[in-house]
Amino acid sequence: MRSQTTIKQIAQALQISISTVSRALQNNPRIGLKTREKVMEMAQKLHYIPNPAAMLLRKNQTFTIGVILPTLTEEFFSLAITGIEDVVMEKGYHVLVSQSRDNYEREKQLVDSFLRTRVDGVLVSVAGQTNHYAHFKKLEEYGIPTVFFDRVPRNLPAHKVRCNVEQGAKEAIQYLYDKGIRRIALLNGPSNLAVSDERLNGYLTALHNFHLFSSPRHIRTTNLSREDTWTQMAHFLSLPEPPEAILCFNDYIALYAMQYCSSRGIRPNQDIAFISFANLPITQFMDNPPMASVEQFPLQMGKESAELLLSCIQNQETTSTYFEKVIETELVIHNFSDSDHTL
Amino acid sequence: MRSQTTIKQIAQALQISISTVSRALQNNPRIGLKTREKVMEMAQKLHYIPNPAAMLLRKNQTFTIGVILPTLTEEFFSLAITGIEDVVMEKGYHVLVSQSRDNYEREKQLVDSFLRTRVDGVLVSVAGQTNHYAHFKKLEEYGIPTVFFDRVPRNLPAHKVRCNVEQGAKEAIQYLYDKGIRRIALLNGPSNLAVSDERLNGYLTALHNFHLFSSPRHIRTTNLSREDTWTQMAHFLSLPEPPEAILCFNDYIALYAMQYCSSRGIRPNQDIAFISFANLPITQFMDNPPMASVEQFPLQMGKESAELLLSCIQNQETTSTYFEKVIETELVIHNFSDSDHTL
DNA sequence: CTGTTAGCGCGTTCAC
DNA sequence: GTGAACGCGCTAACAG
Repeated sequence: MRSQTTIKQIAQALQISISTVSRALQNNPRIGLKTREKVMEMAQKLHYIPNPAAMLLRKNQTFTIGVILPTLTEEFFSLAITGIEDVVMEKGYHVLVSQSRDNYEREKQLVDSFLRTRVDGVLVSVAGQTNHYAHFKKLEEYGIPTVFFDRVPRNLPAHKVRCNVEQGAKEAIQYLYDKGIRRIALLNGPSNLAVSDERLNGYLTALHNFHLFSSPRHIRTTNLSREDTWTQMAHFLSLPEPPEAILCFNDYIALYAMQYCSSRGIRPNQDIAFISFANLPITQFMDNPPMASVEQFPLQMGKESAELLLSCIQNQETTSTYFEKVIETELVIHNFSDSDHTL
Repeated sequence: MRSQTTIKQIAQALQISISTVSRALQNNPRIGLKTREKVMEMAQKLHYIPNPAAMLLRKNQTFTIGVILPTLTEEFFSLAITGIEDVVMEKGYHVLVSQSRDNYEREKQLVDSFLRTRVDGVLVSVAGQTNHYAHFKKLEEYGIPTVFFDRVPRNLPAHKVRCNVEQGAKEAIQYLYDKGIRRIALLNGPSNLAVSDERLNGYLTALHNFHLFSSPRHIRTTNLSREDTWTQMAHFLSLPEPPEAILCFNDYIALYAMQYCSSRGIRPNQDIAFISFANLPITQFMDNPPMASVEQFPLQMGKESAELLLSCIQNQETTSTYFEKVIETELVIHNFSDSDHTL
């Protein structure tokens, strides 16, 4: 059974021509009902499965979409994949997932590999290290529709689905302000990511609006590794006026930071308040998660970007204008009674 | 630039024949050095990318391997994917990842979809609901090499890469025994999974060896959902002699169970000890993770299964005999001083 | 060393 | 209604 059944074989078995079989299989009205039924039956019997290669060769469609994201281990991205799968599989597409691991070189290779595979479209959440977007330009040159989601490139005209993290940052500051906290630091992500900018903007705007203390020494960026996050935390804690609260790039960074505090005898969320982005489900298992987190709705983001991509694939012509979708965030409070905060 | 460059175009540009170009591109020694160089140059200039469809049509190889696993959100599986990617991409293969979400119907559909896509091989960790393996038989019929990993089917002769969880269970009981704990319950996974059997065997054997109290009421299975896990926990806690320790199917189940305890005013790891399987990195962020967990080395498992699969793909003939690889586990203690346990 | 040709599986004219 | 023939991009005999 190693060799696959082809329309040729079923044509021979039925003593009819190949093209008749082909047409019958496509429900072409020009084929007689009984012929069609006989063909269908035989196809069933012989376990016929159309060869996608032949199809691709003629139609230039792989029904495969490629996804590049930093890491699957982060729940945000694995949830996004789930959203993408949901939308895309319903339309008969497959998903080719690859991790850039926040590495520029790897990301570039993945783009090349998708070019080779002739995927019908690409979804990207760019790597933390990536500074320029020439490799993505290639996709456009070859006419492969591309949609960026969450980690969207700065200054690059392209289809984008992103979160309103700026608003999220503002709400986070508001929340802290309402709790009477005034000295708030920002532990941000790599500055080449637009999502970092937005956090910074929201943070600065909110600080300004509330006439809060603002100092460059209260703003640091981490390369997202645990080591670097600890280094930045060491800086914060060494300040003459250490922050009362820290707004962190995402839940993982917050967790690293809180770990550091614990190791230094500082009680997270009691001595220093932590707020972060992502609101990962896994934090629900923690006795002491970040005090609050900005929900970014990964499932919805996955779905929306997949839908956008599919529509781009459908009408390739209309690609002259770029579409940008912004999803609103929501600050989720992690069930802290005010008494927990002793400051 | 929408239309792809073909060898035909570069042949025309150079005024040579198509096959010469083809051979030059393959570094066929029969082609003269200068011709080859000219071809390479032109290919570069025209941004030539070989069309995989044509290749597939001739060679019947997609250089794609399909992966079916329950969920990417569980760190164990996303780490396994990383291991798989590492091995497979180095050999020029792509990875088609799909989630069964522990659903039998979905798993079946995914197999069909892989059949259609003509992947070169399949890696599977079977869904929690799956009871029979007819759909996997299909893969074999079509000559698609298949390797099961972690959640391997019971009683099905096939290539398997799995963990020695039986040994892991024994070590877990040993650890509890050494701490003076005697009444140990097992909160197991679905009984149709072989990995559940193994846990049960290890548990029973160890209990017997230590002459420990054993009762059917101290053995329950969960369908892996939070709700059902809570139900089973309610049962345990309602017993006249509730367990002093619970061995859980994996970290997530342990976390659910511990959550339930907390909600009932029972202190996890103090009033009841929890030990689980997987030892997910994420638990390192918890102040009170399971007391110990059986490390299953997902990265290594991913790598080993990918390697096995690739070797099956290489020599299709030798498929007469099935290969089974067992990876040893390791009980990781989560840094608890004995004084923490007040029982 | 290089060119010619057939064919991989399928859809699609164009004839009949 | 149906069949013959061509071509998608490429490799691999088979000729020179």
